[in-house]
Amino acid sequence: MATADPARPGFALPLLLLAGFRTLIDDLHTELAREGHPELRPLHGFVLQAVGADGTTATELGQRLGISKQAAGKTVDRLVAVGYLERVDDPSDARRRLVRVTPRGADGLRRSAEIFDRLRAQWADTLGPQRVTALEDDLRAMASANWFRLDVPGWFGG
Amino acid sequence: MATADPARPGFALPLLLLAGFRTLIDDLHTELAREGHPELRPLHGFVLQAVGADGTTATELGQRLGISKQAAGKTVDRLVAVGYLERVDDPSDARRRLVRVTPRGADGLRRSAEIFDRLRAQWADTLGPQRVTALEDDLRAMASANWFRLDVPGWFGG
DNA sequence: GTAAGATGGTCAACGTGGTTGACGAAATAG
DNA sequence: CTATTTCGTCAACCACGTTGACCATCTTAC
Repeated sequence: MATADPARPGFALPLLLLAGFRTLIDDLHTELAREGHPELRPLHGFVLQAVGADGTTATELGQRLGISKQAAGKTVDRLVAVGYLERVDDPSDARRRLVRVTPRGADGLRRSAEIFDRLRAQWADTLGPQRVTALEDDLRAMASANWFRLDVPGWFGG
Repeated sequence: MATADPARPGFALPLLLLAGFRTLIDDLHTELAREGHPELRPLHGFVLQAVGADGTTATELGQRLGISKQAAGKTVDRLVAVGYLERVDDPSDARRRLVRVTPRGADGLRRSAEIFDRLRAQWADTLGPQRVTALEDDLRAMASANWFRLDVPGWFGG
């Protein structure tokens, strides 16, 4: 990739944030594949987490992820196909199809959390724990100052 | 989006990095659209920058971006269609088609740099200049410690 | 000088993660 | 009972990536 021009300091920030994110995600999925979850793709962890322990519907999942209900439905299809989600009829509303995390999905989610914890520990080994915390605090401060939209609408400009 | 579980601290880091990156990119393109560049998509800035002032070929562009030459060629097609890049024959090698940034492309690139500078200044207003610098330094330290792959191979796990 | 190999660009088929529009079935409001 | 809303799905499409195949051209070796 083209390196940032030192005369344009603004370019470095997005590049570094992206590189950090990508590295964490790549490392996560390398490790997940080693632990028996090679089918889990980068976005799937976010989707599993958005489904949550209580289950949800495709429409509501779309709202949580900031994507259309159709896109959410397709993503659920894929995760059902690889065994991480399941669909069950809602006895109280025949239109709805509840989406639930399967035991395999829960295992993937649990392992993701553990791996992220270990990766964060690697950052702490390199930077020192207080600098990692400071980094998170700074980003959280930007989020609180209303600069960030944490609801992740579509990953890129879509 | 699902909020991070406080008992799993590792989840926050990728989420915050992604949110910061996405916010910068979204703000950039909102402002670029206002300044006469609505066609510029999130990845296009990276591509324009990778082409550089001297121009390049689709194959070499693909190597720089870590994608296939076919994918690079398609991206060039789109940027040519909207007037940000142009293709010219290489007189010294009839196989090669040089890709060059047009004046309009250079304008978009220049404005991108200016907007990023302004966005960084907004961060400095919120966090204080030294904390923004510290944040960049920390991320750069992770990159130097060989955790990061700055060459951006494909944006997601692709 | 020509045959053989490496390189640049393109075409085709496909996968994934999105979009919008239309529409049937079921629930709800009046 | 009818009108409206909501849930899910189908179909068509777009952006961005992949592999494999292929032709044209440049380069190397003999």
